[in-house]
Amino acid sequence: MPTDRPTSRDVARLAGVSRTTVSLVLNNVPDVHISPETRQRVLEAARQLNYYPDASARRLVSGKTSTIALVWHRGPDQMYRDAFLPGLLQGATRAARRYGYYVLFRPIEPDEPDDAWVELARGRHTDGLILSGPRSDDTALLDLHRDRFPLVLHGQLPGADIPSVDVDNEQGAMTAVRHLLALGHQRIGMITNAPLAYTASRQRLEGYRRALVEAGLPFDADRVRYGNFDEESGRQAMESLLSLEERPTAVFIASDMVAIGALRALREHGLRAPEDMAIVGFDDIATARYFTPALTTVHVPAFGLGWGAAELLIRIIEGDLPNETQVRLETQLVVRESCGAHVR
Amino acid sequence: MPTDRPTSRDVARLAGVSRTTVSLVLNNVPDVHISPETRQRVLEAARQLNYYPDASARRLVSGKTSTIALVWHRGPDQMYRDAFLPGLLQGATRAARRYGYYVLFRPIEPDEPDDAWVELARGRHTDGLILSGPRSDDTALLDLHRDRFPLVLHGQLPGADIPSVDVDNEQGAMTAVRHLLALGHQRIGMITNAPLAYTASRQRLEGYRRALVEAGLPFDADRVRYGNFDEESGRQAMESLLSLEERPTAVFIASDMVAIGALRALREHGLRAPEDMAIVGFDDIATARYFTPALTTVHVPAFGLGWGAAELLIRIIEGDLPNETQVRLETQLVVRESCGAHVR
DNA sequence: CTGAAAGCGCTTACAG
DNA sequence: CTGAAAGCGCTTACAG
Repeated sequence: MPTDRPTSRDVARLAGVSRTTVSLVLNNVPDVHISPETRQRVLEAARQLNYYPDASARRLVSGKTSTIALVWHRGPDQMYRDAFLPGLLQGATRAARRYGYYVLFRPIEPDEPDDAWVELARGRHTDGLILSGPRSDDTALLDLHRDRFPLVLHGQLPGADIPSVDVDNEQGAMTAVRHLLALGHQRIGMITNAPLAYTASRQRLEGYRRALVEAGLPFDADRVRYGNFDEESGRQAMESLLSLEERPTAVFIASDMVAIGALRALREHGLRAPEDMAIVGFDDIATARYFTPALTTVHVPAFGLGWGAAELLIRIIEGDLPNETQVRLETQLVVRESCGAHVR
Repeated sequence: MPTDRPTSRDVARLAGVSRTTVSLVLNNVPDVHISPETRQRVLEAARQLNYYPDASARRLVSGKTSTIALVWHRGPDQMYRDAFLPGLLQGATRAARRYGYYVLFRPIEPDEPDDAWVELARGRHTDGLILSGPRSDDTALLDLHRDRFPLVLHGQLPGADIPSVDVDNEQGAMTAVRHLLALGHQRIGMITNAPLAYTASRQRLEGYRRALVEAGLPFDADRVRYGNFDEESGRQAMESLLSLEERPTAVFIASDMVAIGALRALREHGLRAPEDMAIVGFDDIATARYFTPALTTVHVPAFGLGWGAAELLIRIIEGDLPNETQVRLETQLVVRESCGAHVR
């Protein structure tokens, strides 16, 4: 916009008052009595000049940016995580708006240093950060936390006491496996979503193990294969499972993307889900319901995670720290076709 | 962060120079000769204090926010558009970073006024805006454009000369239909992605019409059905097409989501694609390749659209207005299974 | 009830 | 080559 932008001085002049009064009226400062006529004159002048206070000046004087940032680490799991981005972002922005905050989106590309986001915090571009996909070797993160910069993780960083929002992976996996057990399966295999270096992967595996043990069944490492985020890893994992002496009758696959590949492997062997093998996935990506067969899967509430992370962060920013800063959201089993429950 | 944040004054004091010098050194202002020793002292002092210039102060004095915003209108087409969000955002942020800009994400929910985003511009929260899903009845948009606020549309607004970035819908549709023609089909139906009130929908229909006419075939409105973004509308549209006296042998479906529903209708009738009916979709959503059959479709370059929009916007912000401000990106036909090309 | 003044933390002419 | 001063556009004690 050209240079003719009105300032509070212009409004004051037009309304015949001081800039103080303009500020007081426009910000609706409470416990300040200003005559209704004056108030009206200011409002009218502002409207007439199409005046909006300058955000930069406001930020400087208030010491607040009214902005939070979502830092989005990209990596080998990009496609996997992209599936959650729209929901997560929508949840975060909705919560942010509710409290009067804006949301800055900052992806960290694989070719950037892991801590490329710290300048956002140190340079006061934002009042707080949501970090999605934290890396445990990120010392900048720990430093910032020590300096009391408001931070919330989406995901988990074992060992650090940084506030975080995540799904209860173990519970979700247990629910999935219990469902297969209830359908009468005894030989249940698993394909993980990712290598065990990923916390979520370990937790989902642990949920699988616990559900088996709880049912008095042995945990057999031979029935576990390791996925790696993508379809191809699922295809290979299922291939390997199919070559087993004692084939599982059901497989819990801790990622829908990986499950897609597993389903393909099944088709390539002339096998059908759920008739020849029951499948339960994890994530409930947007198109899971449209697969053939429609995928029974564990729903991850992306919107809720985004909302929860933003709300927790804003409470921290505003000094209203809750007792519990490790938020775990429940998942929900969505029963469709691939588990075979509808057949019975 | 607590109050102990260092300012340029602290750095100046520690280095034994003035704040001017600190600023000059840290910003690497050219054509200013400062002794290497002084320079070194300043750098060292900044490092020692862990000093980062305050963004708010910088914004105020420079009159620049170094931020662009992506305004994301939500509506009936939400799920449809969400499929593009990760790519679009990544493209926009990558381009933005390259030029030193941040990206603010601002969805407009259905319950907000259509012009809820204008305060971003008028209040100088951002140097420019990308508007995705513009509404033609948005007068605030026209006002802002008249006031020369930097604006780029993702999509099109017929009539207005506002800079915009979009896909060449007509060309994309022509490519799809030509492909079906080349496979020998003569009776080709179409299901649109959305009602004709949407520009993209009209353009894709026009591409279909032109490809037929170009091949010397009549355009028969009886073979056209109207989708409405979602799967269910595709199912119904295909139902209707199947009840036709002279069934088409191929259908161009201008949206992958709608195509999913159409494929389901086919299955429900015991028909198979591509054997009984060839299908070509549009969009190339992330999971299109994993459907059964894998969907032949017109790829929409989400990343390129985001990149192009951000780059165009930044050029406008920086006064480097290109001659052509109506950018149309090419689509690309991705041949997979549903069209039957692999069978021949 | 309203106004003059200080100040937020920088950058940038302008002197020297 | 470096420093003192003004100023970006607000808000907020502080007087009156």
